[in-house]
Amino acid sequence: MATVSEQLRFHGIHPSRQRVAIGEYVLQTEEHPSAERVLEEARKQLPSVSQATVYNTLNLFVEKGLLKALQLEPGHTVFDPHVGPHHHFIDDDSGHIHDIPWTAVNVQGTEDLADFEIDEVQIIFRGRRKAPTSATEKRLD
Amino acid sequence: MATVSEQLRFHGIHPSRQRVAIGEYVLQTEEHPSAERVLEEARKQLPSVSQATVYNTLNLFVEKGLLKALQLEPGHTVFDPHVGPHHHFIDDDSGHIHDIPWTAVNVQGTEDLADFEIDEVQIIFRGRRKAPTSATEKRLD
DNA sequence: ATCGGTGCAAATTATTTGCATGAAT
DNA sequence: ATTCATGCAAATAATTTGCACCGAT
Repeated sequence: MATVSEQLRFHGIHPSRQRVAIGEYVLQTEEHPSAERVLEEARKQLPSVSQATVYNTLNLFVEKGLLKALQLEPGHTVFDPHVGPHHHFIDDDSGHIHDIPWTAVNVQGTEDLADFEIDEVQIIFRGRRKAPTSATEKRLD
Repeated sequence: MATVSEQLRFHGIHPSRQRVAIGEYVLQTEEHPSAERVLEEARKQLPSVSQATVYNTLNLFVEKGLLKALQLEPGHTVFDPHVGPHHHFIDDDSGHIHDIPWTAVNVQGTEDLADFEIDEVQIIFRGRRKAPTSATEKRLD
């Protein structure tokens, strides 16, 4: 996928200037930004863009499958362009959110939830990041 | 624990009329209510109570360990008096939230997250409830 | 009368709505 | 010129703050 414009068009979204400015940040970031943070970054490209447009665009991207909205902390919705299944680790010291690969963990026992048809499983780990000590360090930032 | 008043006092909270009215609902419900829903129920006991007091009281209860705040769906904080570790299943048809006992499932592979000190693990399952069919039916409402 | 605790009106923050403008035919 | 899409100001919803009041000393 070469450009953000192409990516938008491919998902049936007209690539207006505002959407491209927003997408160039939010579709490529690893930082799990809030709507407010997205506005701040989008304005570096297009200073006139409004917060309302940012919200509407983020909602559009979510609807079209380009983003996921995550509600991990009270009153603080964040967006994640990594739309495939994965989990999250929240560092309670720094507030940073790290993606945990889907394959890193395995949930046992779901067969006991026989009365439920499970469409999605999402694990939220909370804690703190230790000083990276060894070869176990992986790119989970 | 006999009365809500006693429960509040035990946790170092002065049992004012407002707090008791709020607590009598929110500390005993299984329905994972929003702040708005708590106001509605509290007003059945004490019609003059304000939404601000409900928010402040819910925050106080969370702080004192009587409630947990859960961010399960974007823009919708709910409260749960079941403060021990457990998981949640969200029925996307009805919107109902079911508690899943901590012991019902097991997460494998956390040893690979060696650089993180894990304080809390919380699994959110989403899907739909099937018609209860058999002896596997358990009280998970 | 003083002081810490309490409740709520008002303020703030987060998000959505509805309409004015612009692009496409 | 009509229609549909787009962006944003204004409206609404969610939550927090700060101060007036009350009860205990």
